[in-house]
Amino acid sequence: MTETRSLEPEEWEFWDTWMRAQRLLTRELERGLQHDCDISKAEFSLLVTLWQAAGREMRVGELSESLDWDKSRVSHQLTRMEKRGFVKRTQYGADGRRAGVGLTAEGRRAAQSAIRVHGGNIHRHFLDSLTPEQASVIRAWSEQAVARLEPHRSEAAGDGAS
Amino acid sequence: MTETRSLEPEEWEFWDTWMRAQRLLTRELERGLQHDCDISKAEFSLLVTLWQAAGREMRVGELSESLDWDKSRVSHQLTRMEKRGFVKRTQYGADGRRAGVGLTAEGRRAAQSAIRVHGGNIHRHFLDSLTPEQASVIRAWSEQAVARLEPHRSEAAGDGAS
DNA sequence: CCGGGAGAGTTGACGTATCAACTCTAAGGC
DNA sequence: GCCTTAGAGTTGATACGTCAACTCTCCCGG
Repeated sequence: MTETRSLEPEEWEFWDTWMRAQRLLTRELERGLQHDCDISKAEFSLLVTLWQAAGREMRVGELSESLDWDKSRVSHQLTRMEKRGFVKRTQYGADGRRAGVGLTAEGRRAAQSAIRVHGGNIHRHFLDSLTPEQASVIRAWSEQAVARLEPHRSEAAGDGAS
Repeated sequence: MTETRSLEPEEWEFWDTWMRAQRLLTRELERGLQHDCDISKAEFSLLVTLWQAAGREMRVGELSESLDWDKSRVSHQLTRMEKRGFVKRTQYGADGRRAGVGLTAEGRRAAQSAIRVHGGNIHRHFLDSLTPEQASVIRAWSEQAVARLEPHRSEAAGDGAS
């Protein structure tokens, strides 16, 4: 560093356009989720991750790892979603503290419907907008960026969402 | 819609990887900004936008338009940044309410240094990681996505940041 | 047995983002 | 002149995200 010449105007504009595209796409999808399913992106991520666990209870630490979220973030989100009736925390040991986390019946319903709707939205707003060449280039860049920025996680399971 | 077949596993993984890459990159850059300049991404965006106005005062509505932020978001952010001493609101008319917004001396200092540092980080973490082909494909997709999702704004000035 | 540290989870404080409700001013209609 | 409306900004409520501090339990060395 320290040779940090600032960006050329053209580079800056590239960066700005790219960020703007991401933001617009993300916003559109989040609005769809909110409008069609009445859940937020954060709720969606958690619902999907638990859904993929197929009924098995997960630990907070597992959720945190799988979503790449701070544990505290998971805990706060669980608290909010417990209030909404989507998830429940259960005790592990006799008087132990460690909690397992699972979907309620309502959580399962919401997850199923949201996955269907949101999947369709991703198709419409993102996948369908890509030429095959764009898709393969963007896929390659994404994989390379993840590998560079996330040294751990050799292959591990996909996260829940976003 | 309603023929919303859900995503194929491969599509889902593509989507997931792409979102993850964005999140990691964004996080990295935001950490850099926080660590090196002690300002957040939101603060950076506002500082840059006002910086580009080159001393001229801006209205809340202009900031909102230029950043593509909700007016209320701008107002809240200004309140926080006024507390930090980066910006000041000034009165327009005699007893009128309409406020103009400008940088303080400290705000100008922060903006200048942040632009330099953040520009370098964008280079290192993003621009330098792209092959020319990737750059041109991603640029094309971004422009097309913005045009599709942001019908208004024919050409208008770039926003401040992110 | 006991004291101390490591892991797992929670909590609180604060900054950030969105939505709806509110205030104030200026403009028009009557 | 008064009332209504529209535009501009602010405020409050609530959800989201991060960091640091805290609690509990387990476990290990002594």
